[in-house]
Amino acid sequence: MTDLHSHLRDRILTTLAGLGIDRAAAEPMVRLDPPKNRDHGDVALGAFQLAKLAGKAPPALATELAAMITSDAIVESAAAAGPFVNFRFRREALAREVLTAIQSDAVPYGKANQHGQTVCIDFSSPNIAKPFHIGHMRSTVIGNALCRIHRHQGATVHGINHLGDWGMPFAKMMTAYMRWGNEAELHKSPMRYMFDLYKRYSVEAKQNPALDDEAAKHFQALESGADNQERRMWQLLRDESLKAFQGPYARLGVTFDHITGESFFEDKMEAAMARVSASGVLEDSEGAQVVWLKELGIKEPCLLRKSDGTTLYHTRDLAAAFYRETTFHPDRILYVVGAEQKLHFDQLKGVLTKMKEPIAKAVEHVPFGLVLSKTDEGKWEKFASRSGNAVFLDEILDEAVAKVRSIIREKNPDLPNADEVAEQIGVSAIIFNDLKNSRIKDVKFDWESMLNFDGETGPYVQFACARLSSILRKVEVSVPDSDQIDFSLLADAERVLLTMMDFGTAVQRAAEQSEPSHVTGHMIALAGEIHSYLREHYVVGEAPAIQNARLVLVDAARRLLTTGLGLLGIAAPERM
RNA sequence: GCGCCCGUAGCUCAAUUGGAUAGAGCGCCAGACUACGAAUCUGGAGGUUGGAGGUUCAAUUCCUCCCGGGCGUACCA
Repeated sequence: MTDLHSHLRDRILTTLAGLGIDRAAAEPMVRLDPPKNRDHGDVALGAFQLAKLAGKAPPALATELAAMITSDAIVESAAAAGPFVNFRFRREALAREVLTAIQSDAVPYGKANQHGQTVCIDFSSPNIAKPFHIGHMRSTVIGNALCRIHRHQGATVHGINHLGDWGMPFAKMMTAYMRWGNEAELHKSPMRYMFDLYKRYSVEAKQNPALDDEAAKHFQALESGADNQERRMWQLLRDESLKAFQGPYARLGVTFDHITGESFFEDKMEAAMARVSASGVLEDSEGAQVVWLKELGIKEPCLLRKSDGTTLYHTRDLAAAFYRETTFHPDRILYVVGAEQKLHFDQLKGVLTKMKEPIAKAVEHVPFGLVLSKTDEGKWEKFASRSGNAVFLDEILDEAVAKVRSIIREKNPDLPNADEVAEQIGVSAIIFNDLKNSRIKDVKFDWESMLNFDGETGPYVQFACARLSSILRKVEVSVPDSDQIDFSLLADAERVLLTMMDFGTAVQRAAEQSEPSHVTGHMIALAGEIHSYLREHYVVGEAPAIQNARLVLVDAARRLLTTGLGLLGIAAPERM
């Protein structure tokens, strides 16, 4: 809430008290939201609940309030519209409040001080020994944005890459390599080579189920802890994959605080199992060890040990939860993992709940939709990496970058470091596209819309930044301190200013709901207002007082867009 | 079968968590570059919010049932 809001809120509460309405009772009912239509006013108050408290009809109370809240240094007007009261702030006060805060990097526009909350974010977590394709990108990009958003909000963040470097998928890879692989080929192009091996395994395992038994034996041997052929193989394949992942991560600008894959918990699983057992919830069932969760509304039991004695995904996640609890003391643990794994995380949380472990309440699955591709019949279907129609991330990024490069060649042929900028813009376009919609929505992957940079896209927002940077370059004077300008000259920038004022709410909602699209949406809105404003308002060469006032506005907009894009993991180039 | 998710303009999506006349982009049509960047801007057409009930002063939002699509459903992750 900004100072303007709290001032208005205080005046409303005082006025209500004058009408005999208890301040404490009214407090939660005074919600100041942006009105549906900004022409109505800057903020609106719905008088429905308050009217009940006052024993009056909502329109009557709204009229009364509007009449009693007279204008002051901050509030310009209050007008009743049916059961609503619409308020307008003085344009001067609005501009001063917003621009001064942005210029001084004050919260929420700038980073908040540490507020004591600790958030673990488990994201990306690819199955190594498989190529990094479009499907891996969602968790990576969403998780990265959440890390940045929470840091901005003042949380201590632990970004964790929980690599899938253990278990059956890895054992299958190993089996394929032992049968058909050779090291020279592997080193040439590790990702492609391993992907081909994996595909071959999948095909042959369908004909020959004995392959899966072989893989299970290899996994048993690996998990025995002995220094054997399997362990050396595991080390080799893991090293190669991890090296290969550095490429995509570097291009996407993603970093991790901890790379602790499933194998990291190899020596921590027995202790975890002992803890489950000691809590009395572990049961034997059909030769396996499970936890039943029927009383929590989950029919399927959570398997923690297979009948052959080996562990499962759940076992490792449980060990990881305990480890994170003692190491990081998190308030929240966010698992940025596809929606198809909802049951898995319900079970994980369920087991911890049944064990009466306090950490249970911190466990939060952050699900997201699938990446779909279009069939020849025009239907959308899941990308199947096995059938080989997977699109590799590098291919997509390269296409986007090439398209950007050709646009630059056409529109801005003299741009220095054009290749570098093309890389930034192209990669950003793909990231932005992934963060644009609610994460639960499936992403419909099609080249045409992916490579269209008109409208609500990353380049649209970046272009706004570039225009603003261009103005700041051309004006050839420095941006004045905000206390040196005449804010009343910015009355015509009200739409920009009101949009800027929503930044904090957008980021806060993104953090609370683990939903980066709130930030993305706000960036589109702000860029749109800027583009419109710049069309009709010039900066360079205006009368000094006007030029100075607009310079502060332009600078603030550029700062805010840069900050917002930064929260999404996207760069804001000065030229493009 | 059961559980969960999704269904809003031709297409892709919003709608500040129950509030005012449901908003954007793409595509389509018509306009705007001899002043700071046209990857832009300004207009226009386009809606029974899948359907039927219910709760409420108020429902795209909550409840029930149905329809359509998807995901999941104990020794994979």
